[in-house]
Amino acid sequence: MKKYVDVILPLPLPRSFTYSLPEDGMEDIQPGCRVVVPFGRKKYYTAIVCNVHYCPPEGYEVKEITTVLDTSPVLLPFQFKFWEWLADYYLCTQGDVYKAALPSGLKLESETIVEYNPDYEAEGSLPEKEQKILDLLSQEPEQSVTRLEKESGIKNILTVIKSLLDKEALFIKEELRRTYKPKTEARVRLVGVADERQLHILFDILSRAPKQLSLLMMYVELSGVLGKSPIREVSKKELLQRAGVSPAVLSGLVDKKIFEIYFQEIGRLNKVVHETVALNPLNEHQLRAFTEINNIFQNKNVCLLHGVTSSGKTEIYIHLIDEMLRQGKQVLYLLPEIALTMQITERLKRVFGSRLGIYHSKFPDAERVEIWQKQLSSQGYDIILGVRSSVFLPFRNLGLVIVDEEHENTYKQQDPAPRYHARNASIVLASMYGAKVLLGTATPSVETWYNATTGKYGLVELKERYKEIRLPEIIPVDIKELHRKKRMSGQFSPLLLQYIREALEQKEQVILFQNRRGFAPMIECRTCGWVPKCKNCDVSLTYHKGINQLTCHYCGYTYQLPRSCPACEGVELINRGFGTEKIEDDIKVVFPEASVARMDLDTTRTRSAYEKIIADFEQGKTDILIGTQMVSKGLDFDHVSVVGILNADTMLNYPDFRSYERAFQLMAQVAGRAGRKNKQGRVVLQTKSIDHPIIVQVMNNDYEQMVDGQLAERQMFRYPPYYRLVYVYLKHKNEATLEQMADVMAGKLRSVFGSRVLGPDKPPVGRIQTLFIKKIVLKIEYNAPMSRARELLLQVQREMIEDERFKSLIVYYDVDPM
DNA sequence: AGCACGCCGACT
DNA sequence: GTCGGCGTGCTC
Repeated sequence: MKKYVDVILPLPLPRSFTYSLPEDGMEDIQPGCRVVVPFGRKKYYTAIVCNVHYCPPEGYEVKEITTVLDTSPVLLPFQFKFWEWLADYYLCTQGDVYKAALPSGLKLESETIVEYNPDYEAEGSLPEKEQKILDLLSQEPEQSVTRLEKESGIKNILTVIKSLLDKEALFIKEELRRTYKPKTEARVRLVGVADERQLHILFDILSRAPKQLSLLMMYVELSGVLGKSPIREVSKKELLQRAGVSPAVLSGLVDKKIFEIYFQEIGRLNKVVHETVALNPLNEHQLRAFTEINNIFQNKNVCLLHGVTSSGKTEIYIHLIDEMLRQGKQVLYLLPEIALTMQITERLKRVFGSRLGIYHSKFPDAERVEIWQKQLSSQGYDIILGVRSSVFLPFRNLGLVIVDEEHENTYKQQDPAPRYHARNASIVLASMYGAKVLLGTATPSVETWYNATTGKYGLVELKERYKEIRLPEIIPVDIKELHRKKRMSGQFSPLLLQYIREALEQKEQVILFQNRRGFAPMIECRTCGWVPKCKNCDVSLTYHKGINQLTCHYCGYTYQLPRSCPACEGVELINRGFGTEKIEDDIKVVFPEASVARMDLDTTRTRSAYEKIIADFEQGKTDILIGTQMVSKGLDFDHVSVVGILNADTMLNYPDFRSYERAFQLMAQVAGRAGRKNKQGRVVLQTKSIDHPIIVQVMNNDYEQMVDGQLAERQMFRYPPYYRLVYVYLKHKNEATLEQMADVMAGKLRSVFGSRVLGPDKPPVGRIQTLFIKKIVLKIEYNAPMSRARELLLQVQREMIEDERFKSLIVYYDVDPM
């Protein structure tokens, strides 16, 4: 009987698509296998089989699968369930999940290749554009359309190519770009058999070629051909290096047919066996927490470990992991993107050696592909240390998930769908495996705290700092008053400068924290106040001194810095705002002898740049580190005696129901970086609102008072954890139409959800990439059935699309927004 | 998401 | 009269 498969495509389409299978020998195809399918007129995509059946679909002609890429699934059944849950809960398509889940090396896509026809002879002269394409092709007869477009600079290249195609000047074909290539190594072996006699003959032949002879000797030594054990393969690189001869010597031997060179696939994953050390014993507090966690796991699946900064949570994690491994189960250790540093990696590697795998978005994609494949096999890593996206990796036998720095908002994916929260998703994932989840942090999110104190999760507290390091002294400084008295030097209060000076004199280090939000450096015309804005988005442009350009943080468009103001032709364009860059410049003026480094998005583009900044600071090469939130994330430095929070108000004034919570978390975390073994650290907290309750709570390090206050407010104003939020975003390129559509949609939603609907409102950024945006907020009681709400939402969306007036409306959702 | 088709205004 | 802009609909 003819077999059919339903597949998920890597596109935001709500349904699966059905293809037929070729008759011959594809018996073992099963859900989770990748296949290449034609989709649309020319494109080919890598799709995932989600269903195999015998029902011929009706109403259209079924296309056949082009290639089956896998004989065994790359997705395990649990992962399928997980994908379904994600798409369902976060209101996106399975295609969206697919795109986010698989490393791109496993998702080949077709590309149109243009090929020059060598037999073509032009009749007369061609149009300029067509000639240009042919010129480019004559240099290299096969090129991709994208490349031609880039090199020719022609905008509508498809029409030009079509015209040339009609003239039969060229051919086109669709080619699958293979992005993942296994890494290979050049190796050397002897041609033919190699017994002792044969080798002696060779030695004689080479007696007059000393270099070749020594190379051969080295080969004999390295490979052990004359020994009893099996021959060791010899890499070309190693052989040449050890013999100390040039590659020409080897090619001489290859020419003489004595050696041959072959290529062997080798993995990219580090296979070096690390010497592992024993676990550090836990101190009494840690041991108590460890025991409590294990007790809680007897009857609860999730547990919160609330431990103050430097209380040694990692050591507890390590003991829990060790116990899991003894039971033969796997562990997923999640960290927020920016905290995944050498510090934690090295620590875990020392204990677990090659049983630990690391999954990071800044790692090369090929490496991620290999980790994926390794996890599919029966010899997967026992521990995966990874960021948000590692919840998508295959696990055969997951027993424990650790979510470190649980409160971090980088666990929530913001922009492309699926807008999932890795902490919450991993709790669902763990429940599918019957695994346990440990959430760890010094400053739990309000939601998690609520769940832990109402009995949904277990709660373990660890209030003692490791090695008895004292909590830092937090000194608030009223910069409003100081500004009035003109006692501020730029962003720095006299007290902060004094402390920095003292620290530098004693060869101690300083961290200065400036939250970037709301403080992006801008350019402003001194005469008329004109501020450059992005032509596509509703935001002012950010000035980057390094490249002397203006950039839009939303669409990435860059602009040349104008010489004069386009509005009034004034030439005095001044720098406004106090980004980290500005602070770096200012502090260098005050302390010219200090070495200063800056850590923010711009200076940490690459993994190595990021690691270098941290390593330099760790080794004391840097005296003052200036940074955004990044400096607060799980880094432990030993010589920081002063931390400066330059302006607490930007965090407090942010218009968001979570801003107080977040401000507290940030300040508490940054403050936690201060302190050394024998000396209490000092934190200078500069603020204009010295009496603000959050400032007081940070000073007293009073998490519980903060969280109680926040919970009361959340309940009163109907926010999480008492209510579930869903943001409905509407996009359209015409502002008036959008407004009308948003009103209609909000009306429809109100007729279903009543007063649970707020808006429509204009979000802070009202236009991105030429599309206008409106936001409708939905607040649903936490206990209400989410599936019902979801159905109603989608129903309203369907009604909207059916309306003639609202054809090109784009709707998307953010469930549990951050 | 692509990509093609089809409709309209701005040019030869 | 055609070229090329983008709005609309479809993809198994």
